Amino acid sequence: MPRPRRPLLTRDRIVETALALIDADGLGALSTRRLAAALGVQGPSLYNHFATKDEILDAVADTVTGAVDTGGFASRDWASALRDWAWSYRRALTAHPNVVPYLAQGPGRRPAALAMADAVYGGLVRAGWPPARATHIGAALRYFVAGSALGSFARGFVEDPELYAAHYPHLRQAHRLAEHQQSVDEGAFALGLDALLHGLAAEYARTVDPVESNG
Amino acid sequence: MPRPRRPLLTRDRIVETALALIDADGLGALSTRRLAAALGVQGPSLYNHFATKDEILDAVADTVTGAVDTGGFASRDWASALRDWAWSYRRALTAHPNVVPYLAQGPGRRPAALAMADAVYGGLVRAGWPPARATHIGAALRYFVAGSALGSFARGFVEDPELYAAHYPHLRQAHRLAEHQQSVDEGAFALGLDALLHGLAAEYARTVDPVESNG
DNA sequence: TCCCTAAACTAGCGGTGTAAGTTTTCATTC
DNA sequence: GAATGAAAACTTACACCGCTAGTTTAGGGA
Repeated sequence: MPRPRRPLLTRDRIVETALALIDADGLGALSTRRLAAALGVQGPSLYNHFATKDEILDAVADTVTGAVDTGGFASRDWASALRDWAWSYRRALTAHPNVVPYLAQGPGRRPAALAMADAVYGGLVRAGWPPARATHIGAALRYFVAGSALGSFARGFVEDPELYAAHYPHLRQAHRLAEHQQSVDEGAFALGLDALLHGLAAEYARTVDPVESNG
Repeated sequence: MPRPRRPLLTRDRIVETALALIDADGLGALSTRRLAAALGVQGPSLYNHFATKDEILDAVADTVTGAVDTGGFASRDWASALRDWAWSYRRALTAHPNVVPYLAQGPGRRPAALAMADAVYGGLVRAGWPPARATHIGAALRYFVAGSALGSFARGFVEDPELYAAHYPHLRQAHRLAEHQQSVDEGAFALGLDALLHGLAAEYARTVDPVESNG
């Protein structure tokens, strides 16, 4: 097949299809040839639109991150905005769990991640947090969200209770985690986020705005 | 070479060498042939000792996790034990950052991870936390530690300031993060951990031990 | 002493990312 | 309207990957 009348591929179509394949079959199952086949094309043709496979994955990661809503920082108090953002962030990642391992490494140069960091940092500084503190808070929340989306605590527990009871006395119920994985994950996230925000509010009252907290 | 007088390989030697190669050159650079070459052996010989490459990586992950100290739960109050554990956990991971991406996925069946979870869960329940809460707390801390070890917020920022200033007004100083990556990571971790523990202490006082907190 | 297993080997399969060079079409310019 | 050059597909091929199969020999137990 020579050059077609109208291009068969566009960057958007490639990214879209790659994300669908990753969602369906996992990160490891995405090869350039399989992706090309899904697009009705031969493998190397992708390289007319992207320089490397990683560039494709970066674009996929960017669209996933792009779904995160940071609008709260423009309209709500910093704590509510942080909470909204964290949940939106988590939803964006858990919507595409297979992408998360790739996404979690080196987000500094992807536009959507930069825009997100910018919004969070700006919102916190505007609320009165010192710049260094704002950086730390944004990073800490990011750690928590990424960690929760990535390696679920419950994932990997198998159904056989005998396997655990013998060697790990306190985990006798661990096999039951497999049944409730999603609720455990959400519960742990909710608890951790609340605790984090509670602790941050205390520090805010102590160091940023002592008047309001005392009055 | 036929079967040698004394075996050239042992599981321990393989795991040790694999960890050293991963530390030196990254996860992606570890191939069975390269690992075998470092051991003075041909690639497939590894399969006399491990069934798959993933089994080797699981063993590597297990030794990394095995360095985590959960001793605090036997001797200190739950909050101090959590703090000690979290820092020890973080130190164990950051000592081998290249292993973390593998480690972060599916730790449920590795012995060291199970022992760790068992110690944490047991310690929290012993301190009076309801079992479901103990599960959530252990998971939340794990999320935070894994997230912080995995994708450093600062990693990936490049040194060119112009790149950021134009599009992300609040990140004008972002390029400086690259210089201070380690201190930013540690600061964010310390802040987040303190906030988490502060929030948990408040919940403990409210729901588990209201008498002591009121008296 | 005999035999089975262990632990190395060699050869090779199907798959990977990607580089190189080819062919044809489209859009532009003289 | 012809010439030109880039664009976008192609085919071929390379080096590497994880892993399987079958072979060879040394060592330990009956």
